[in-house]
Amino acid sequence: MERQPVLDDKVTIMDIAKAAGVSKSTVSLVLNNSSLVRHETAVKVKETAEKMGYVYNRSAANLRNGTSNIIGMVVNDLSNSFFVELLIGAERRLLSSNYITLLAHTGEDLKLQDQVLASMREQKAAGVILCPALYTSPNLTTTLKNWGLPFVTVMRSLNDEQSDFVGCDNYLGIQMATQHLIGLGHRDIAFIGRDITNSVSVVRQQGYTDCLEKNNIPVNPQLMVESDISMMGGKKGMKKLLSLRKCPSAVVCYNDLIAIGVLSEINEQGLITGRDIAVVGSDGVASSAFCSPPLTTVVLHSEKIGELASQVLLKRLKNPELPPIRHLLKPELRIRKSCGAYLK
Amino acid sequence: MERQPVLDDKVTIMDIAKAAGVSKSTVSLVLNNSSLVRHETAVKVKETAEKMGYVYNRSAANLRNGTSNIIGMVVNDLSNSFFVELLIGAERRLLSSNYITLLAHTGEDLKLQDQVLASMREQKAAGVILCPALYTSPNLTTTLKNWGLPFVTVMRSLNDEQSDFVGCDNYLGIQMATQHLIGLGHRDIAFIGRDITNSVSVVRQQGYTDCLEKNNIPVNPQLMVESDISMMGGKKGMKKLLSLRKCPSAVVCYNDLIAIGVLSEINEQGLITGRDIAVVGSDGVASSAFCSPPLTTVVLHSEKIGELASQVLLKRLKNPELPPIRHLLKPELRIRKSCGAYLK
DNA sequence: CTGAAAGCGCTTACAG
DNA sequence: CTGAAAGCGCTTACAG
Repeated sequence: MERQPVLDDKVTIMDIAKAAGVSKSTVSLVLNNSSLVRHETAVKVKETAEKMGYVYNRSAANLRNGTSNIIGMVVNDLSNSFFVELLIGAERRLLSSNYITLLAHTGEDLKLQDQVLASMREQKAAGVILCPALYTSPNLTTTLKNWGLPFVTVMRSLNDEQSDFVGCDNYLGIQMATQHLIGLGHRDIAFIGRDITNSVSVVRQQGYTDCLEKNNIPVNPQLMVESDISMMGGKKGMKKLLSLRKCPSAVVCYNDLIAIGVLSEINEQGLITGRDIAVVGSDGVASSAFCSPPLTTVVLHSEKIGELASQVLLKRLKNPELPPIRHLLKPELRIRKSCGAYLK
Repeated sequence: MERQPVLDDKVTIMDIAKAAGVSKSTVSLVLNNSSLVRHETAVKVKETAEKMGYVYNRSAANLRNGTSNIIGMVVNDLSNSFFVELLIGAERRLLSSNYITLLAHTGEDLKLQDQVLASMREQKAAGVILCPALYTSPNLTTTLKNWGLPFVTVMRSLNDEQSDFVGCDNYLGIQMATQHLIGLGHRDIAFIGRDITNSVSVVRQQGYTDCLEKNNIPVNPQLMVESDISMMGGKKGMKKLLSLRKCPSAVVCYNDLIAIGVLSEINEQGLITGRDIAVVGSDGVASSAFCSPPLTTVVLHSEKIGELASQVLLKRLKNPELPPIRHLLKPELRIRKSCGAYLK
């Protein structure tokens, strides 16, 4: 087989224009599928470009256009598969509209978040999908607006009703989880994942306490366990609960990551989840169906949220004058074995 | 609080030059931290730029330079957290060298892979980290070389010893897993995740069969179960094994994803993993430590592989003339409860 | 150490 | 429907 020579990437629209016998304006119009050019001309130009091994130079187009086909995606926690699923949904949707995804993982690091946003601005990203890090200042929305960088925040709102936002009804979700446990006869129900600095945690915890109160169940502060938002956090939280004089009979977890840690600790102690202790998670990550036992959880539709976030941003790019677009998706309780419902 | 006006992003090096009383060449040199400029001049220029709200325009620099600070990252399967961890490691390393990560998830789709690689080429990516999709043609390396696009393949080699590659010793890893089970007294050992079209699966399966033979244990084709590389695949594979007249006493899984499905099925059937059936996974994803019971697995050091891949690519960018850089990381067996070792 | 000049490869009014 | 021209904001030899 003959070895193809290394191409120099040096074919430009000028070369195509010359070869096809048209002007470079025409070539440019063809490449952008303009309707101004006669069909036959367009075909000829495209064939010539193909034949000459032409590669569109986006750097040049970006400079000229003052923008790009790049969308920045800033994610706070990729070790949580909820956000990975969200990312997958968002990226797929962007690609199908010919945008590509510049990814940055902040790991909840605010300085890193500032840095990557600044970098995306330099890069002339057309817009940004932002899953904000913990402690992100509400001023960030002002900054991004001053930059003229369109954005949509996801999951965590930055207290700015004037910005585009896609999230889910965290309050309702945890209420559904708690109510379900109460319906199964539980009264000593714990909550693991308390974190007063995390707005989502605050809301979810509120859903939990309000639900208890609505059912005339006293709220026991000992049963609201602070923890890291991680599997290890859940494990430690459960360990703490198991060491109480009176261990609760059921646990509502801030999210599935924590729930997985909780299941692990229950198993390690030789107890049976669902029989000895009921556990409910939140988020509905793919692996929740494959826990041992399968995890009852509040499904938030991660991929759909990602897709929707992309869609909102694309809509915003098309029409900057649109009023704020805000979506709050309804969660869904998926009942599996970890809550013990199937033992009744 | 006064509302800052929307900046026009219109400050250029010309404006800074004028304001600072130097030429724009000097400004450019300062922005690129050239040592050609006197320190005081550099300071003055930087202060002026800061004061004027200057934003470096990478599109312009990219066009002029013919390259960019963008690295493409093409990943075959983000639903496998092994690759997510790898991505996290790679992205972090790139960012620390002032490169940013263009992400594309192929989901093992070859056409999508071609498309995103072409897009990264248009984008003038400086290089690409490629976790190839299944069935990727070995010719892809030739294509990328002809494009002049530096790349490193990760995990799956494309049979091209002349390309940079970072992976791990799959053969050794599965051998360690199998040998461990044999050491625990097992002789009926199954392998789930057989896939003759997946080069990694072929190698891992070879490690398994060779290890059996070395120990004079006959290889039983019935115990080599084909399956999707997913939790569901593992679950179905285990279901099949449990329905055999003589169920094996131990299972080596192609990876942790499959192992998690296997644990789930064992649990669902009312059996106890580690006591009734020993299970070993491969990859060492973070969640393997939080399975019920914790999963014995071959740790491949996902984040380290990602970091190393970035490092190799950066080295290649600095010195294109270097001979091929190839790393094969040594795996490590992490013994937990799922193999039953702690019951003895 | 600094300045004037050319050019990277596009797109877009504008004139025809 | 097509062509000539200007310009996006940088970087880099080159001359001084």
